[in-house]
Amino acid sequence: MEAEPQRLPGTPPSGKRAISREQNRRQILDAARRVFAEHGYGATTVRHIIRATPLASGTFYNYFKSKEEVFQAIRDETALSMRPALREARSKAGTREEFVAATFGSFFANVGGSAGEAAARRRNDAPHVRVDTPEIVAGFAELGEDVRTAMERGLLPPVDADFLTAAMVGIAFEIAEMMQKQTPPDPEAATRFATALFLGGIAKLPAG
Amino acid sequence: MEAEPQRLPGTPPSGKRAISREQNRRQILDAARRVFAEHGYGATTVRHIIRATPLASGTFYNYFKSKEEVFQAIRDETALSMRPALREARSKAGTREEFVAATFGSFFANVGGSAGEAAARRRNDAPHVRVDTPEIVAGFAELGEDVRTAMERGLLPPVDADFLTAAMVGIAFEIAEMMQKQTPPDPEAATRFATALFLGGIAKLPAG
DNA sequence: AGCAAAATTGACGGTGCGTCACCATTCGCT
DNA sequence: AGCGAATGGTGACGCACCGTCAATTTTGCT
Repeated sequence: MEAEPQRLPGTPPSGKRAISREQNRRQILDAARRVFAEHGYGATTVRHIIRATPLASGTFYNYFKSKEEVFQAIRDETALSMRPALREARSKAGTREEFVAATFGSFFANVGGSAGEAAARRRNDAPHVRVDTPEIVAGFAELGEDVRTAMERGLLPPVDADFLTAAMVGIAFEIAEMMQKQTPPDPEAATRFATALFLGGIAKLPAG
Repeated sequence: MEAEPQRLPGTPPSGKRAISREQNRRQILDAARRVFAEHGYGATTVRHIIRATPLASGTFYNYFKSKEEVFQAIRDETALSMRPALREARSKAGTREEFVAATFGSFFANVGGSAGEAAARRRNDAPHVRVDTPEIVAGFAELGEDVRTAMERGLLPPVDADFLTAAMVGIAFEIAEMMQKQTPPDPEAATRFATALFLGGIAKLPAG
């Protein structure tokens, strides 16, 4: 004689089911983070990830299609947490220098912050591959968009936005890698260098 | 009196033996080039390479330790053939602009020239992995060295050579990638952009 | 309680890896 | 030439991982 809640067949699940699903997903994601950090992207296998979890191998594929997809998920997650701060810093920028420095600065700071990445990078297998690890790549998803906005605001000159974004990304990546080879990594110096180079260069660009 | 140890260990092989060895090595190298170009680095397996060859699987390992090692060999080979032209262009450079333009120009021209690379790039598997394919990366092997020399010659200002090289490589890579997304790719425009950016930036760098 | 949908499990066939015992060819020497 | 030794090719072997799937357990709902 209890009044049970009624549910139609297509209704989204509630309670235990959803919680369990979320927990499993989290477990896989966290394990993947650890394993990627430990062995690098190339060396880790789907098996490694699930072994770092109480789940069975088949379960992995209920949540992700491949190790690439977990990686993407981790990246997206990190990007999501990083995005607001980065965007805010850039949108608050009143000068061109602030815009550029905010971008490079937060990037190098984040790279330097994640200690495991350097080790993972070093242990990487491929010849000279550059993997955009989640922590590193996160903030770039919307850089191009912000660059265009900055151009409209007059913060940046009207040059080829694609090339400009590409150059910014390239400088950031390669200098970050170089920075990590140094002991100790000096994000401030890297930021100063990249910012000065980029600011000086922008001024000389042909209008695009 | 019979059954003496016959040959000294250090004697170099001559004739047929050496020829066969060289032929096999070439066959593997050429097959690897084709397969890498066809399927991209990530997707090709050692088996793919040897199947594109009349040799047996075990034979591969008499010549190379892994697919990475073949890749390195291809890269070295390509670098060797590319080096003279690039070095000459850079050593001939009388002005800073010539030095920078020569580097970017030959890079973008080479990238644009190898049509198969773009396809391979697109077919790449990893999340956002950038593989420095042999044809592309070749010219960069000694860029750092040339940068240092240019600084000594006074062509470039005395800033942090590692960072400067890294920035140059980063700009070149990322802009090349962007360039290849455009139709048709315009190496001259890319060169103009990269050169202007870099030249303008150098002037503003803090002495390192 | 009882049934259906959802989710988990681990075994399975398929494939690539790197090794190794076997065998053929070539080498150095008489 | 002829012979024993060394070099080098061969492909089957054992191992690991992949992605799937039928069987089983768990959950949601009446």
